[in-house]
Amino acid sequence: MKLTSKGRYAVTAMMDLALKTHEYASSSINSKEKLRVALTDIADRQDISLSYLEQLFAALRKAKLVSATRGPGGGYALSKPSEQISVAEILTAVDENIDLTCGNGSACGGDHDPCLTHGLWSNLSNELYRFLSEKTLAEVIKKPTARTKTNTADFSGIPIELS
Amino acid sequence: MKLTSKGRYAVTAMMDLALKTHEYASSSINSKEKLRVALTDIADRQDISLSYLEQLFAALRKAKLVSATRGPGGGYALSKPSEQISVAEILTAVDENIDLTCGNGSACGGDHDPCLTHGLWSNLSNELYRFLSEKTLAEVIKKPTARTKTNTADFSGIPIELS
DNA sequence: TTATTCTTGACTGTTTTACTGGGTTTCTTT
DNA sequence: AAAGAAACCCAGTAAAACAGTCAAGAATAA
Repeated sequence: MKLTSKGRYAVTAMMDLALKTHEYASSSINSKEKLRVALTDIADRQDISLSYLEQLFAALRKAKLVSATRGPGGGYALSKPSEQISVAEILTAVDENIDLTCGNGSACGGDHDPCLTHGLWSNLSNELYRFLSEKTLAEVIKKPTARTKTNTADFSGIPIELS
Repeated sequence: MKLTSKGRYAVTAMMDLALKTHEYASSSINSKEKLRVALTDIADRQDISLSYLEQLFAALRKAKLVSATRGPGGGYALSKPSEQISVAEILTAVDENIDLTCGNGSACGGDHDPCLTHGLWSNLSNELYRFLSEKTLAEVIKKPTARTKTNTADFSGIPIELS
């Protein structure tokens, strides 16, 4: 699992999608079937390259996090309610590079020193993964939208970005 | 803040350093001043390229997480007790790319849509940072060294690595 | 002095990012 | 049936980051 701006793009786009979906659902427009959001809209709103978004959504679709319908009026929709989509899922969907912590061949396997620290590290890794697994999309977008300034003020000058 | 194997190397090396320091301190050897650990030892034990480690430790030194003494018998030591060193500190020390979440110029600044999701995302980012800030080196190495197999079993086949 | 160790900097090959462009397919609307 | 809107798919690409190497130098303990 990696944490770069690629993952941030993916999460941002999914947040946008979830927000728009919710907006559509709660509005009084013909509630039959207009729950699709076009990538071009997301690209415009979030200022992300369309073709890049397409690549990310190809991965998200492969991970069955979103479903798509083509043609005019088509677009993407969450394939599960936002309460059931975790940030960890999104992150692992877009970066394919997921091998084991250990080089899975050479030095690891016994009970000697390298394996020790290795096991401990993987504990931390587990905890982090669990933390992100418990953060759902619904949870993230439901926040009372605290202003950015108050957020950054919480940390002593340390930027808080994932990139 | 990024999470790649670069950061993992750094954390692993710091864990090794903390462990060795603790080992020295609790052993009955001449407790005057042999709390220094040479990079070559860490490189050997953790199987990391020495020159690469040097680069990482240059950054760690700049962040005042470790102190160095040269010459024979020299090496590195934690500049603070391991209880006061967080994983987040180590991670931010080795990857210099720490800018603000927002492009800090163009689209963000008002109260319109892009800023909305942006602010929400930075909330998540904050929480993650706080999580890693509360994880100290001492805490991480003190774990009862659960075996790796039992760890990976907790997750349904999903690898748990950061990279 | 001499060996040991950190320190610094430049340099390299590979991979990943982030992005562009072109085309094809599927679907709705007219 | 035609037009167009959207997802799809592929190929390529510049820049960055990653992971590592090499080499020369500076400080210090033995």
